[in-house]
Amino acid sequence: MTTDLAADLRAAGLRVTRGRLEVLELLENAPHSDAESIRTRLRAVDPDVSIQSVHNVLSALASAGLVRRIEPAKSAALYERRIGDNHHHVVCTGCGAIEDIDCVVGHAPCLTPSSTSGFRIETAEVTFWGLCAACAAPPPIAA
Amino acid sequence: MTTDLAADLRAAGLRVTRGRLEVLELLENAPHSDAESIRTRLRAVDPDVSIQSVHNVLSALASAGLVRRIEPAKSAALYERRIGDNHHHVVCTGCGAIEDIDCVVGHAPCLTPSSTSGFRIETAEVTFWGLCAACAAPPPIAA
DNA sequence: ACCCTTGTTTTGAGTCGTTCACGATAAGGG
DNA sequence: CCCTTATCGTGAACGACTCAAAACAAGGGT
Repeated sequence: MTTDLAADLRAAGLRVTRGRLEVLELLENAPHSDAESIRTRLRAVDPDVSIQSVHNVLSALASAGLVRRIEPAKSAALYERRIGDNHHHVVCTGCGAIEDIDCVVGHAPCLTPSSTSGFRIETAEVTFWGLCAACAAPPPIAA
Repeated sequence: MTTDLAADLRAAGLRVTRGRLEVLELLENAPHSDAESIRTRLRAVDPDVSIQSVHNVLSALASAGLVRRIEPAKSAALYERRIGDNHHHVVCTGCGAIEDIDCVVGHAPCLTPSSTSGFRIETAEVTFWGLCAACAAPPPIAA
């Protein structure tokens, strides 16, 4: 995979800065993070990062195509690296946990709607909703 | 169709109030409306509706299942009547216009993800993104 | 190696959409 | 018709994000 984050940044026409490298690296390890939790983690290495800087970095990365922004209902915007594959997401209605779903790539019958209402459709975004393993399990109130 | 809105409300265990009837009726005619535009329209018949009341009504209706709330990325929450059919939406990336998409009902091959990551999936929500007819057409800068 | 231009970060305030709290009001069963 | 209780209105608060301008640093030119 692209391990040279600095090169990725340059290729996208962005300057290589500490914050951007940190955010990119962090997103490699913790996908589906929102701005606030990214800042919290960044604090470990850079105690003075402001939330606005995080937003700056994220929106720069997002519009450069280095990062994908997803906005599930009822939660803040989440970011993840790599937008190459058209994968989708499952969101837990209980705890908000989110996981990737490798959906049918290439042929997607129901993703080609019958009537497009005159729209020129570019992308289809699928979000699955359900309960994650932890939330589905009956709570062990025993103790 | 269910034209008796009052009956719908009672069946859902909700009191029948003017505001609720108005909102329901309005959503019949103007689906995919957000709270603010609902209020604007409501002003015509009830000049004193507050935005909070609209939110009240909408969340009551939504949790009673009389109305569906959707939250496309980059826009405020939208509401529409009837959640019975599992239809989906196209959103115009240009102007934000939104239309219903009658997607495959019953069998939805790609809506049954291969690996569910341990989630017990309940629903699948599909959002198509593209350009509406108006936005796709080259702007007539002529004049 | 240094400077200078220009893109980035910071600081701080401001916005939008929504939610919370609570007194005022009205729905509708008795 | 009254009384209980759900609902509405008012006002404040909130989270997430955007805007503006001054301080700063990346990295090409010399």
